[in-house]
Amino acid sequence: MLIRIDPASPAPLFEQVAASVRRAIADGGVAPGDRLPGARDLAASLDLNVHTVLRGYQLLREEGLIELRRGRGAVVVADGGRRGRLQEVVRALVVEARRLGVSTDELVTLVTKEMG
Amino acid sequence: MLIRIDPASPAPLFEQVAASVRRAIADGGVAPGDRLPGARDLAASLDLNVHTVLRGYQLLREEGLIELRRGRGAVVVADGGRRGRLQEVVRALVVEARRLGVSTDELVTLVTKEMG
DNA sequence: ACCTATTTGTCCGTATGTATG
DNA sequence: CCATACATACGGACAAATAGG
Repeated sequence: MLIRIDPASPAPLFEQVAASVRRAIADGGVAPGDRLPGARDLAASLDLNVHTVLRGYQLLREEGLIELRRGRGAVVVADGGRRGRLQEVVRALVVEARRLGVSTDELVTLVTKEMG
Repeated sequence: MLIRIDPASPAPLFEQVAASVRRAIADGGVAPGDRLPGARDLAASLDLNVHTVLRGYQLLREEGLIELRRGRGAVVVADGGRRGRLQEVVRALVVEARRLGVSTDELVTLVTKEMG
């Protein structure tokens, strides 16, 4: 579970924490069911405040990537066939865009901006 | 713009703040374009910490109900039309993409292909 | 059933950064 | 240039849920 932070980066620290975990999950470095390091432990090892780590974790929870429970910590969510779900959402998006007469370029811009 | 808080309620204070504003918007007490009270002012009048109010405001921003900008404060979003709906779908898409570790490029490709 | 340690959740306080007007 | 107001990060305290003995 490799998590690294660049204090010089313009990206907020809590966002870097979340991004780091996201990547670890995507890479398979951590599997569904695995437990992430406790917020205090991770904060100590990264030399961050507990709140900063916790905020990153809570971001991931809102995205549905992890579960957070008191006394138990952060656990990576079991991820079923979500690839199909992504296609569904893409289709829904295109339907909505067409209805509004939004061009492909405009739509791509919207999506890109939201991805950050 | 009537916002009240019950310190005895089990609901978190920041959630009560958000709920209060939500209701005000729904009731028409505040119209799109209206500015909400500054976080510090509201915190003072409710006898809360600035962070608590700000957290409530940020919740509302994530829901797309208000805009928060430095130096300007919190403004109720002009919504109504479908444009907001499109934005919602874009957000949902991005959340799903992140969950899967799909890159911006990959996502753009998917969307572009679906647009034809 | 009880107690204790662990771990996140909320809230407060303070300081500094940064976009807006 | 300056005042305003949100954004991030640090710190500390206590509450509440969970797990284990």
